[in-house]
Amino acid sequence: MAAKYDQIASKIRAMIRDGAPGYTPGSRLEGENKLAADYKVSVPTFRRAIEMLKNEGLIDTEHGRGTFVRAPRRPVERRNDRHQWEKDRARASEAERLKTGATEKDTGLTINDLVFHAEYEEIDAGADIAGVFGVPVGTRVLHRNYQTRHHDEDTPFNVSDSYLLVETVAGNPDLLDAEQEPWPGGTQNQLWTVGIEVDRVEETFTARPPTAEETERLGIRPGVAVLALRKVLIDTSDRVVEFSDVILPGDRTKMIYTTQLTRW
Amino acid sequence: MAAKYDQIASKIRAMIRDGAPGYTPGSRLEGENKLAADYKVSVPTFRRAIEMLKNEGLIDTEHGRGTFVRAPRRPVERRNDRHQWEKDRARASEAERLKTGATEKDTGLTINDLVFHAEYEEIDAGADIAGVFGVPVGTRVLHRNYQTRHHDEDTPFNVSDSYLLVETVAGNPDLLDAEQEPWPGGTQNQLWTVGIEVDRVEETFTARPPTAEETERLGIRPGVAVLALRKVLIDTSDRVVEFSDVILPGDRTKMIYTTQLTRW
DNA sequence: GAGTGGTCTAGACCACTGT
DNA sequence: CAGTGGTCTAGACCACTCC
Repeated sequence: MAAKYDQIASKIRAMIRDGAPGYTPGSRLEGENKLAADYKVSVPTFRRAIEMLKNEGLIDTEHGRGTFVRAPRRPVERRNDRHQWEKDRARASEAERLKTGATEKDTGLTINDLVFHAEYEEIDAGADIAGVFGVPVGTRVLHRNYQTRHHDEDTPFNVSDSYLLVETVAGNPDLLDAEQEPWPGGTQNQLWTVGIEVDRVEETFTARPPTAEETERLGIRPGVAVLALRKVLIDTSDRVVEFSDVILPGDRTKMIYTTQLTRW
Repeated sequence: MAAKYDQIASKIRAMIRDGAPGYTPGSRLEGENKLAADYKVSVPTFRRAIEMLKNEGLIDTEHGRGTFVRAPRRPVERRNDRHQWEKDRARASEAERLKTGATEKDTGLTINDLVFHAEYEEIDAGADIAGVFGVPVGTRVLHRNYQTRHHDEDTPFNVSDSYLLVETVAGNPDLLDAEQEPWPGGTQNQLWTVGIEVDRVEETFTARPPTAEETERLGIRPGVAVLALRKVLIDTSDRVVEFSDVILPGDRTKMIYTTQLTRW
């Protein structure tokens, strides 16, 4: 015999899935007092069912306003063939590079749908950062923070922190200036302006519960997982030239990775 | 002012992180009545703090026994260079293939540490399966279910469902027989025995909360995310020859994907 | 002010585990 | 059996939103 809260959660889940009247995306549920009475359970028990559905990302509660069926969020695909695509464009003319950016390609949206934000800062490398680059702790590093969101949504679907050795990019002062963002052609073009060719991209990631800070920044519920990804760019002489940490909302990100094998 | 349950959760979280006495992996916490009194809160409030920590995978409760600090689980790496490695071995001698299997390579464990289970079944393709292969619904398909676990853990760290067209493998009757498992050399060797060369591997995945069935099979808490991965093998004439769905426990899986770029 | 969800309490009863 | 966690209740009080 399943618990009452579990049964209620299942019923509501089914109604949302089937798009029952009053359970379509964006619609507001009746108050918890009313619904708890309808289901003949106490309010705390009913709330427990609601709690489950919140953690599944199906509904959202707003204090003082109500409980709402969540609109399925626009999924974002992330494909690893983007890296080759970006490399192919890195040496193209600026006009060519301006035509479409990597984000537009990923999401299928135009530049007008997107709101872009970048912050630059020079810091001393801590143990983690220094370890990735293989340099001494304290080496000067350029830290860049990026946020991208849709024009009509209030939370970013992409938050990333990128790190470069200041020494690497010193040859081109523009690379130290956040005002140049969004930079057409992306990081691989930036690296090309200082004579660096990227040989391969190494991405490592895990799924984990979001930290409190991440729930805020990405507008997700605690309990919905995030994909924490670290992307490392390695140049043709096997040096780490850039890496970035990206937090992706797990429930709206679809990763697509193709591994090409050599022929027999 | 943070909520009481949140403060308590933070305190316990910190004690586990610092390995405070009584908060080391595997140790049992005092009863909830005792601890609720210690923290000067009601039992339900204290339970709410426990609930948070369960969802973070830090502790586990067992009805009638107690609340336990969870041992960090053995992480499992999954690298995409495994595919090339497997391809290189696909045409090797059986003796060579027997030396190590793919799972042993991934986990760094020997065959003696692993318990392996396979079930075969011939089915008619439904819409999902037929869609991936690009064949009519109802085409005969070989469905293979695999489970792998460590000898000293009671839940598998890998559950996968693999699908092959019966027509594809009919040339080698051994491929229809579950008794031949574990098959040294894996799927790519099996395909080689019927004249198929794999050209590339396409993997798509998302992070999502586990279904009820998955929590049971993988021994994870509801609330801890899983990585749901679909791996598609495509042969040198661009046909889908096999695909498999794998559910990986998000909190113990580390994905490592390298994308090699062509040189300028 | 009326209505909403968020926090917290005190206690009942049940189901499971160990001895 | 005693002790544990799991479910459920009835109700108080608060914080927030909207009118």
